Amino acid sequence: MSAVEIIIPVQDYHLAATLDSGQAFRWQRRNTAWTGVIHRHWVRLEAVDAGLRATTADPVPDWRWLTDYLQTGVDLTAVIKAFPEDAPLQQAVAACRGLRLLRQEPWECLASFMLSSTKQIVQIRQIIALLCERHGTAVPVPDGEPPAFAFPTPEQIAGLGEAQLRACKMGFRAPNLLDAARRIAEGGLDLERWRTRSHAEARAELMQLRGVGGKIADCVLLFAGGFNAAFPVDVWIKKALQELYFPRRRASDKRLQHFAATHFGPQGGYAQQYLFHYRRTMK
DNA sequence: CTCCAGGCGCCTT
DNA sequence: AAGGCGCATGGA
Repeated sequence: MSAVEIIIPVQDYHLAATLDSGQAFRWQRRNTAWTGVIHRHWVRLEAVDAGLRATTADPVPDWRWLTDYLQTGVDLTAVIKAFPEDAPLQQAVAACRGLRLLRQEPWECLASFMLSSTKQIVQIRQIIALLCERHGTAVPVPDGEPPAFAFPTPEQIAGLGEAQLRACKMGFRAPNLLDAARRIAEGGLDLERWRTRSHAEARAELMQLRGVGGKIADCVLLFAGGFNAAFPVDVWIKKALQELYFPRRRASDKRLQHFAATHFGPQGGYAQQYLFHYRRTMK
């Protein structure tokens, strides 16, 4: 099978930071290139002077599935201009300039973050890899590439037993994932519909799922829904906010939540991603 | 060995 | 309202 490639013209795009900053869990680095699966497309990405070089397994008539995912049309300068001008944030931006938010598929994003609670990122990646290998549909890959799989659909997961999910090492998260898959497969929740709703409505709807609280809902709103004000507060962000913004006195979780929701403005989710990556990689 | 991980739900004060 | 605890599993 012959590969096809294009160059996506874009500047100020830090591919490695973007694909390895804990927002997506399936990208694999090989030297300077990254391989992954988006929808049902295997793709290899590499940063070049003119932008990003993308290689696929099959000819592609329309590349929007990729440019939407990578958000190459976003004006990063305008995003960063909307940040509050405080020293910690400027420092985080300087440390990983070009970090972007992806626009992921809602179901893969929701399922991935349902599997993320009290897990290290390496373990989340392992669980998701097992789930895809065992229960996802194989996708075409170029000659010589290892097999690759689409993320299992809600229907595919809804057809499994809890034991098959537990065999993918997800532990107590298995029944929650199964419930969510069934609700979606049966039409009880439409992940495309909440994307057209208000931030608060969409958040409330996601949180009706067992195993989805505020943090996971915020991740899905931000990484798949395009609600850029969503600000997921996890253990890393708590550490970052405590150390960078409240160095003298200990701030309660309540205080940190309130600060996160009010200080960072309409692009707070982007700010969060810079602080998260900064805290996770620089210290 | 112990501690904790991109949390959540439920139980006590 | 705020804090404590168990939950599966496996790095560190």
